Amino acid sequence: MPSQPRPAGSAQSRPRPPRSTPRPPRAADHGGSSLAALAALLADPTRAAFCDALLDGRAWTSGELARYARVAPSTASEHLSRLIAGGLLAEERQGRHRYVRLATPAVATLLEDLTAFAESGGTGTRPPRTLAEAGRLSAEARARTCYDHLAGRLGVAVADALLNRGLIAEDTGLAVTERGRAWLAAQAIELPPRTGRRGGRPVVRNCLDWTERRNHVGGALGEALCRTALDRAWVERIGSGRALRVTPDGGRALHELLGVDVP
Amino acid sequence: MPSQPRPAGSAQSRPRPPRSTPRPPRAADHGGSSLAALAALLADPTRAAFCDALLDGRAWTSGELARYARVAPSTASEHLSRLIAGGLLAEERQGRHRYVRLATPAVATLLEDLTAFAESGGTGTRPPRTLAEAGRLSAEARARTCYDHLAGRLGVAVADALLNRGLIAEDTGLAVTERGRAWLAAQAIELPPRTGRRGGRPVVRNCLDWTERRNHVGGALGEALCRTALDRAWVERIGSGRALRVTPDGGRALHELLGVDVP
DNA sequence: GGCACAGTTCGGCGGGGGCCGAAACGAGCC
DNA sequence: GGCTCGTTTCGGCCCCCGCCGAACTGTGCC
Repeated sequence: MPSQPRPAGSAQSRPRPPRSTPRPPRAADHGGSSLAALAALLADPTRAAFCDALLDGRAWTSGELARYARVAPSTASEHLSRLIAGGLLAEERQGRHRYVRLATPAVATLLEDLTAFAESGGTGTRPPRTLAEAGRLSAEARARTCYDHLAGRLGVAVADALLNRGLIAEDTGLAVTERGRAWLAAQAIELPPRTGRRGGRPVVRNCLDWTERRNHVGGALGEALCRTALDRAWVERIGSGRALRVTPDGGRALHELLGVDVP
Repeated sequence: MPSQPRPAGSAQSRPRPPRSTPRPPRAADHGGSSLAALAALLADPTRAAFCDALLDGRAWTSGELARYARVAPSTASEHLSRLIAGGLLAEERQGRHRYVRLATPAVATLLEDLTAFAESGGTGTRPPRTLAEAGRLSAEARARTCYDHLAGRLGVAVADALLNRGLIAEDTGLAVTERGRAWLAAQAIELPPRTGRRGGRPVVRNCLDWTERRNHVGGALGEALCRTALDRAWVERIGSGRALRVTPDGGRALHELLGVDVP
């Protein structure tokens, strides 16, 4: 029977701080309320699964996403409307189809950052949980796209090669070197215009890989490299997911140009 | 699209067994479920307000955060436990106080990215909603900290000055130039060790400003500049928020060193 | 026109979770 | 020891929201 439990009324004569406001202005709305609204969009497993699927950079229909996430079409429709209203997705109607894709590369960056933190920052390693997941992982772990750039072991290997050959440098910040610019020109790989200016898309961007726990190259450079690899058939997509396969031609090209030997 | 393992909501001639799969394998758990778990932590207005407060880079007690967000101490305690379990916050107990702070700079970066997107990416401009908010904004709009670097008009002005003087460059990626390195050495401003290496903190980082809609300088360089400014009393904190005041000495120093005239 | 199919709207259901107050715990202080 | 006060745990309330099926709209195809 320890201490007397707080003589109810007595206590001190504290004027009972704004205890009023029984229910109305709940949220102090100090700051971060718009953060909460954005996070709420991603806090639902189904909506998160949609975003994950759309991280392949392509446009999906409402029905495809519904089947992917195993929910009724009506449910998917409502989720998509919310994601679009929140500015995360953009839609394009064609006939009786509703195609959706990530609204901007900035959304993809945001999702990648969040995913990378969630996968690695939380508790450290997280092995695959189901057999199907393990199988899918092994394919995606080798090579995959990460919205519009290369990831997986291939992405990391390319990033390492670029660094080791002095085509990009990170001593004082991540940037394309003079040699790198010449190399890009020699390969006829060109960066999209209007990048690097204040507010524009960064040219080189570290993107933490959730399988390799290493950085690969994103940004405009990552996009240009991935686009080139697909255009020149160095890699091709496997099925409808994000996994990639390196073609024989691609293996040769990567070896000759960057010294990358695909495992 | 080959066979759907479990045709959840497809055919319409379902025999109506008491709702097969009453509730079991709801989530496809394809991908993004860990993303959802992370986002759920930030999806609550109260937890978001906590994070917003902690973005000043300092440690707050549980009670302080409860009063800030206008919730009962018990509620705050539960929220903090969840945020800590999720790896977003770190705690330090001192006597009967529980101090919490953002777990790592990476968390701050994540929060800043999300906030910037939420404030500007959503619908474009968003004027202050309340009178108190407007007043607070005017102070913070001039100069404030953004976790560990400078933001607001001051932050943007410093970033512009660094660019215009060729101390940093972004032609091929954001990086400190040779001149910039010399300038930093001349001012006896030193970057923390172990930055810039793969996986480490980036040296220079664009951070979109939600008041100016312009980029300011984050990363290790932003942290070093902000620390220097506080150490040498060029700026000082106003009250307990994130707002800063430029001291007379600071005004002179900023003008001489960078040509920045504080408005 | 009629059918098939993609998507949407609506009503209703059920569970999760945020909130609070009451009580317990424990550190500091006299 | 006894008190204060910051924090935590627990029980209970209630609202929010994700889910579905059914009905509806509108497109494309015969």
